[in-house]
Amino acid sequence: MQKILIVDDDPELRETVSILLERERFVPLQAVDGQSALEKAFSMKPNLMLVDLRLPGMSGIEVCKQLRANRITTPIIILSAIGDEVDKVLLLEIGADDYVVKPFGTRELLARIRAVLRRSSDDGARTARFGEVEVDIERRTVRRNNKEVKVTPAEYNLLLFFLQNAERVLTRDLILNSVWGYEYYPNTRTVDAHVVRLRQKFEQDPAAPTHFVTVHGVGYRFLP
Amino acid sequence: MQKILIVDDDPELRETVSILLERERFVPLQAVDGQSALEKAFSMKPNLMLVDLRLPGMSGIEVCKQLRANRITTPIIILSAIGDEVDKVLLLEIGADDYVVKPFGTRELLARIRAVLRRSSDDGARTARFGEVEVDIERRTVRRNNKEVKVTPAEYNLLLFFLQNAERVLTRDLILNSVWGYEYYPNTRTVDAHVVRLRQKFEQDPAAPTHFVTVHGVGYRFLP
DNA sequence: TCTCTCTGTTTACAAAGTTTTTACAAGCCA
DNA sequence: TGGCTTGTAAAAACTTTGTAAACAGAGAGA
Repeated sequence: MQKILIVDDDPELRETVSILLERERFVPLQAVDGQSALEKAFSMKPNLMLVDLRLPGMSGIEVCKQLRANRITTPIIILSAIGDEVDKVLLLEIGADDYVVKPFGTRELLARIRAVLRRSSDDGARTARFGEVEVDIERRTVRRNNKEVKVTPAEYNLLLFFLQNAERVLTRDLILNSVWGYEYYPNTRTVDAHVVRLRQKFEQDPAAPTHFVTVHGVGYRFLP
Repeated sequence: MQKILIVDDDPELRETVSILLERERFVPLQAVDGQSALEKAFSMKPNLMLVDLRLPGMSGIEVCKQLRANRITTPIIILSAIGDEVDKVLLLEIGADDYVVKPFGTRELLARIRAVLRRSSDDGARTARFGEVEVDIERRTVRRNNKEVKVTPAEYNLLLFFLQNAERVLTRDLILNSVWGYEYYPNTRTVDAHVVRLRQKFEQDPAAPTHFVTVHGVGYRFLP
């Protein structure tokens, strides 16, 4: 059962689209503005989001950026009004998957929703594996030997970053930068502490790691 | 159609190089400073960048770092003025692919551009080779007969410096200067000790070296 | 509001790893 | 041969990393 979050300040549009989606056996969720959209994206984990470009307060673009910055990969379709200058390249850059110009037809919207869902579901990139560990990227869950392991947000983000950059040697600075967003943050052992915890949770022998490997004097490297 | 982004504060240089590139069927793009260089690197996705070392505001080195931190792997050739102290190892570390000293000849610039493009189109993995040894600069790993060999930071830096200065006779002072950054450091056997270790790791017969060769009374020379 | 709980960060010290120096043997060259 | 340079193992000095535990902060629930 696929959840679709509609983010738009116009109640009439939300209602219309909701009814349409319900008829097609989707579960419609609604958010009025960017802030609540982000919250619902986190808490309800929709399978897809329809986001208005012009929102009161935070713009649709800002919403996308925030989501992607938090490594939420839910597919997004941007809804733009007919007069809006839409920069396709920009939209793709910020992580939107498609866009529809209002007013749109029922048929068109559904076609695009299905296309995006199809693309994102058979992507294969939904789950990642290494050793006896399986990461469900969509659901933000991790299993080891088919038993779910609890990971904290920071651990999960770090794990994902390692997965996305397998084999490469990653300096602490780069990791801090990419996972925490810290510009410049010298003399901290934060990364080390989290690596220790990933090892404790996912290494056969945490004292002799084979996946989260230290590169002395440089940083860490993840090997699947 | 290959796009090349020229980043330099000198309009005349930009124009000259642009015309040159156009004549060679490249598409020249221009940026005046680091900030706009980053923006254009993102939005226009050039195939190669020529970046001035001395830029107003953000330096060329900073530009490289920023790009690499954002996982932009566009090859970069650094343009340095004749008086600039250029630390080749540093340049490679921060992800530059080559450098040219101004004023440069047309022929030289084009040769280097083509060389870098060829290398980067190969497989994206910038690797150097000698004998049975392969150095993957991006991943910062060294393999010998396809088996990974662990190298310490000092060893790796020294190795990179040798690779960058193949054939040349290098005095200990020059090596200490370039690899360690020591200004003046008399009476030390540090370099020798590290050369010994490079030989032990990468020479067929460490006692009769063919790659890391002693030049008695002067220093060392690396032969691929 | 207060307290509890859960996370994340920092600290501190031990352990592991790296670099430099040392010391002496061996090599080179006039 | 003699005097210097180089090779090299091993000791010493130093740096980086592992890790438990203290600390801090946010959010949930009373």
